[in-house]
Amino acid sequence: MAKQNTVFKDAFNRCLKLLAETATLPSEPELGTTLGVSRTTIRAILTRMEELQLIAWDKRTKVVLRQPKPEDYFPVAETDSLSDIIERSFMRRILAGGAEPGMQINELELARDIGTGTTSVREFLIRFSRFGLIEKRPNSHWILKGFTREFALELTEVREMFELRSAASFVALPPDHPAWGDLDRIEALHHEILADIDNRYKEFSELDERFHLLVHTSSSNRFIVDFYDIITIVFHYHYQWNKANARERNARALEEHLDYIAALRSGDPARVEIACRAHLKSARETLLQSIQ
Amino acid sequence: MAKQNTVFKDAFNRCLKLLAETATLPSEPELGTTLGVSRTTIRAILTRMEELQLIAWDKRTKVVLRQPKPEDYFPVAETDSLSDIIERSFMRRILAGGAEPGMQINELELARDIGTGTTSVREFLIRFSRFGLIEKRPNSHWILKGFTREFALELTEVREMFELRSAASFVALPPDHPAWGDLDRIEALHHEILADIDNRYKEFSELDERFHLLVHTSSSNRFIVDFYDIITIVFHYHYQWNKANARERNARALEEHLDYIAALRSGDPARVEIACRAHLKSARETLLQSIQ
DNA sequence: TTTTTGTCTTTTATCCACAATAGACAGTTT
DNA sequence: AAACTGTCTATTGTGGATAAAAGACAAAAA
Repeated sequence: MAKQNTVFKDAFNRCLKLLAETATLPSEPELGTTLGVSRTTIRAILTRMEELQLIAWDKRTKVVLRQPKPEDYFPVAETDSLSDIIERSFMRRILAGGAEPGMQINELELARDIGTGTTSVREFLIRFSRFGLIEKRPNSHWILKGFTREFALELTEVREMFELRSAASFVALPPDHPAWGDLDRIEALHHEILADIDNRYKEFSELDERFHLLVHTSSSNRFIVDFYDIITIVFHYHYQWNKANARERNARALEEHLDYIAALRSGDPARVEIACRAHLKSARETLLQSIQ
Repeated sequence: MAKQNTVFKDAFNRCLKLLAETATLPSEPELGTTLGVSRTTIRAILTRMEELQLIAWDKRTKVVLRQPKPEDYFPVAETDSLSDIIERSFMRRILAGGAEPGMQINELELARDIGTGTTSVREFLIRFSRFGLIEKRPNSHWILKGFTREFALELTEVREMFELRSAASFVALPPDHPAWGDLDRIEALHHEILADIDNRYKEFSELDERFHLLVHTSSSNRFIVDFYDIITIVFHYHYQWNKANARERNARALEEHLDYIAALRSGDPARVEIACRAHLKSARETLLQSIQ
């Protein structure tokens, strides 16, 4: 097989949800914009919906005939893009058993393991190498540098430099900048989650990412913003395997965020620096604790 | 053709130079270590040398029969790795005419233009994307973000943060650290070039890279060191197309480096910061001048 | 005139094949 | 015993083929 049709399957599933809301579907270009795919894909979706007798389609008229049943959807597993699959598979491998630093990584073996071609694995490794966890020996294998204590320290060192700088420029944003509105919404969510922390503490991870990304974005520096990808992926997988005391850790981090947000609102650079440093320090400690 | 044999050709050329120095070549593993290639490649080289009647080869004995002639060498153009060729070709394209920011980049067109397969171009673009000059739209084209004023400002902002931090940690290196010896050699080269600046000012670019890389390396932070790749490539191509007042600019930069080096030796953090900032400021100005 | 659709072309994502290169192992030489 | 060579296998780098997806353009409809 050449290209996977995950874009089609995923968009088809999302389009099924739209059927519940209206009696007729809009025009092809409009659907394309809504779902974020091209007209070619939209037409493939409409064709399949017609085959499944979900709609009656004739040129501009697309009448909904019946509501979708569970079996109309494609299995969620089939809608993941290949690179996501490779990423998950790879991370499981290096975070799970026996991933010693210095270990060799074999493109062919990885590809066979995941059940995919070598090209995709290779491209993934090239993209992934910017995270500093692996390194290429040309004409030869890749080397796993490992999720070590040094890695975590180097990562947090840069993170702290970047975030302090970003936080300082956040304070200087004009009062009508949209970031302040985003900050309002994020703060509100903090209060909501804290109010029901026992049930909702798992939502912290995503909120944390949203908040810090907002801060980093205000630096208006592509290198700083791009670097946040590394933080995101590290913390994302970190949260998946370090679940000890998650409730308490997250509650404390939420409180720190609120301090930090209040400092940003105060407009006082010194106060921002103190709150930012305090939070970053405890984030670093959490990360370090999970290593070894 | 599948894989290019540039490794073989390049190692063959380098091996020809060894012939001038000895009457007999060493063992295969030893040659491999010297040239940095595997025994397979060494044996291919020896086979060809035998065919060309350059050596008499029988097991361990490899007697030099004659000195290599110019026509024994492979053309230098054939020893460049494919990714180097693609890089040069791409940079010429985006720095030369009509490379407007926002322009689309087409893998297929690039590949046809360079005379190579799409896979190699694609991999190059993925690797290159970490420099922040291009951006991928999945399932669609790449976008050229362009070598703009913003790019230069964002780049230098991060560079300054990283270099100030690195310079501070350089000062703290123990007196027996090898970096001090490297610094001695680099300083000596500065004096040599300055003494004959009219003829040797072109050597600055390479020396500049060596010096700053040494400073960055002392941070012991892979993200800081890796970031220097971006600086390197930007300045490398920058020097190629901005040759106005090169002699004066380089002379001034060399003087600034000497100040900076003296500050590093003084062990005085405040002095280091002043010298480092002064040099980075003028480096930034030089870069900005060359844009538009 | 503006938007939509039908049709067609171009480009990307992915697998596969094959030469170049690396690397492993056993037998041979020093 | 240690190092080297002969031989063989495994892996990487690269071009080519093909389905999926994007997108261009003219004709049709609003």
